[in-house]
Amino acid sequence: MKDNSKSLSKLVFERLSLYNRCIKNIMREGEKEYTDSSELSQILDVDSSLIRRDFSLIGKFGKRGMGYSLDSLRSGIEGFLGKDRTWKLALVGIGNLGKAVLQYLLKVESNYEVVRIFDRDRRKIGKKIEDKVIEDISELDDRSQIDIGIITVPADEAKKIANQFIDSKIKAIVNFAPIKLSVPESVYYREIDLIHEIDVVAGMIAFSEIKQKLD
Amino acid sequence: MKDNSKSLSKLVFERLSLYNRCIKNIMREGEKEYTDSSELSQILDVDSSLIRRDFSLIGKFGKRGMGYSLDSLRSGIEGFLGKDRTWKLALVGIGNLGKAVLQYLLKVESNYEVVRIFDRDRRKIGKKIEDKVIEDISELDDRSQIDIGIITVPADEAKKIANQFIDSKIKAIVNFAPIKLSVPESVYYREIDLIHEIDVVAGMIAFSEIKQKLD
DNA sequence: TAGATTGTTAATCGATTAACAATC
DNA sequence: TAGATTGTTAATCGATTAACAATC
Repeated sequence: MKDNSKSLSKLVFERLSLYNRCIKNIMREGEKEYTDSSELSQILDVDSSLIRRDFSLIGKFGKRGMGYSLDSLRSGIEGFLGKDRTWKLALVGIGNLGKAVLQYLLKVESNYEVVRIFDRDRRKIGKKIEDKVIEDISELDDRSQIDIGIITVPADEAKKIANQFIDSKIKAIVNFAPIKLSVPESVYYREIDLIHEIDVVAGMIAFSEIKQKLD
Repeated sequence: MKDNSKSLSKLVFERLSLYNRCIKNIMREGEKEYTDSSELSQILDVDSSLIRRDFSLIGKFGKRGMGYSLDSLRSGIEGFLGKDRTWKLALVGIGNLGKAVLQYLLKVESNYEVVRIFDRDRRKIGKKIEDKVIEDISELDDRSQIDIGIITVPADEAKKIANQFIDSKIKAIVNFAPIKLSVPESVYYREIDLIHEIDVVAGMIAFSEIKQKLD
């Protein structure tokens, strides 16, 4: 790391994760050893200046005149994204969405370990999904040192789960329920609302169609 | 609408959708007829100036000294989000994630109509999910006038589906596969990558922990 | 009228882009 | 060396916040 006083915005982290995915794709295909900011710019549709600036925030990976070694770039970014350590996850709500998230997490070799999964449905408790036993939500306590809690329950149950997570001294909560949860400053919070995403798309189309009509 | 020359950013649409959800929550609970920008600010953790500015971009819904009528606010926003019309959706990929999205779309009374669902798995084709028959992907053509296509297939199949959607003159694509798809200018594109979201959270925790250690 | 909150403009903040010297 | 691309600084752009006159 270059300078710890610098504070990186959420936007930078989002792009770093994007770059990383892209770099891994190039490496997978490829014969190439190097890439450069304009190649990445073209693939990702991000300005090449911004890419260079983002990289320079986390280190000096480039060789002037040559570009960036894919390998060192990848390891530099992964270090920053915490991919050099294993994160312990807990997943609450084993419906279709919960199962989908679980499968995604297990599919690629990742640095996430889903240590515990929970549901409140009696019929599910004790059964196995992807080789993991579903526990009763009430078993959720702070003994398993979970880093990140993922909420995939219906909106009306989400708040209670979040509070249980907070009590267990979790570091972050990723909430897929369509409700804003309030968490203390010390807990990272991210909300992903599937329908909300579709609403935004629909809104933008509607607006552009109205504008077109008026032109 | 106030002024069609104004162009609203994606950020504004995201907040409008947020406000709408919040307003509906207040209406559901409540005895209240009115809200105001500082109440919404507190609930949503968005600056009250920004809320007033966002509202003023799409109309004049407030009464000075009183706040905003929940009812007129809701209908104003919903008009802007295209909630006064029905959007035709198609969903491709009926795995866990596809089923989850389908359930979410059908759960609340919404302005989305899932007109067709597809998969390429022979064992699924012809079966019903939520009362809808799963069709073979090859049946996807431009005859059903789909507005928004939702992709919930694995990454390596996503590109082909996107192209089929584009050929069918779709207006927008919402892609849940962890791969960037390129679409023509005329098609709205939104990508939601579940793991990417978790990566960002992990990255931000990792960074803050390193910073703390160095302090 | 007095009190409150909007609607809007100006000031600030932060993120992106352009430019270019440094250097591989 | 000449050519290319980085790393970084300055300029621009856009989004948020502060301030306050307008007005219910």
